[in-house]
Amino acid sequence: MKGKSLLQEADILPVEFYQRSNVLQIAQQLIGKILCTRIDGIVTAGRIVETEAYAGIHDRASHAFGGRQTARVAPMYAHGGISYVYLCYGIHHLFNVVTNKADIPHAILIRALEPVWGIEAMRERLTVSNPGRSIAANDMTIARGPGKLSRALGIETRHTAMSLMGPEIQIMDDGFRQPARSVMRGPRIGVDYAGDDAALPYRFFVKDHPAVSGRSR
DNA sequence: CGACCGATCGTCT
DNA sequence: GACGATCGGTCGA
Repeated sequence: MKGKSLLQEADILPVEFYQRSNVLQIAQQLIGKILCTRIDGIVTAGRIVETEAYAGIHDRASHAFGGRQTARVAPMYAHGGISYVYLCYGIHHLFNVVTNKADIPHAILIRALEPVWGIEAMRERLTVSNPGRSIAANDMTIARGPGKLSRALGIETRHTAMSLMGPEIQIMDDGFRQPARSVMRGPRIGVDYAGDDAALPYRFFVKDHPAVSGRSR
């Protein structure tokens, strides 16, 4: 029960962590933290190795660009410290962390995790969604990519606008510190539609990590 | 390896 | 009626 005790001893990030104004700083600081879910009674967790910041109403890549207010994006306008989950391509659920104060719609997409706890359950969920495909017990790619991450942790759209300190979703600090020189920065993935903002270096990732999606250098 | 393609559906125009 | 903050498969070099 080594892993479990590690999770129990980790500290849940306080709401103040999320309510700060610098979304890029928070995206960088989320690298190395642990995202944990307890969904359908199953505990799964992974260390965050890749994030992307979405910087509010002036960011063309953000769902809140131009101050857009719809039912789907409403959680982005709430106070920091909750989730924003939406369905992408009709297939994938993408999990975001909402930051800043109310009415400032900053968010951070969690793009990849290194599996830490509940790996059997993650493998089972991926197998159910992708029958006939075998997954090795030590596969480091079961939460590589924002769609796979949500699948592995059981996150769906019903988990949008949910507290990140709550019983079902938590982000924790277990004391691990990712060395600063191993945290890389570059343009976000899949936002070509965003014009000039597509080139902004708002993506953070652990250099050469096998659980990082896309380019890892 | 890289390029391309189909799946699949809620959301917004 | 069009379009994705994706993924896994295929095809060709």
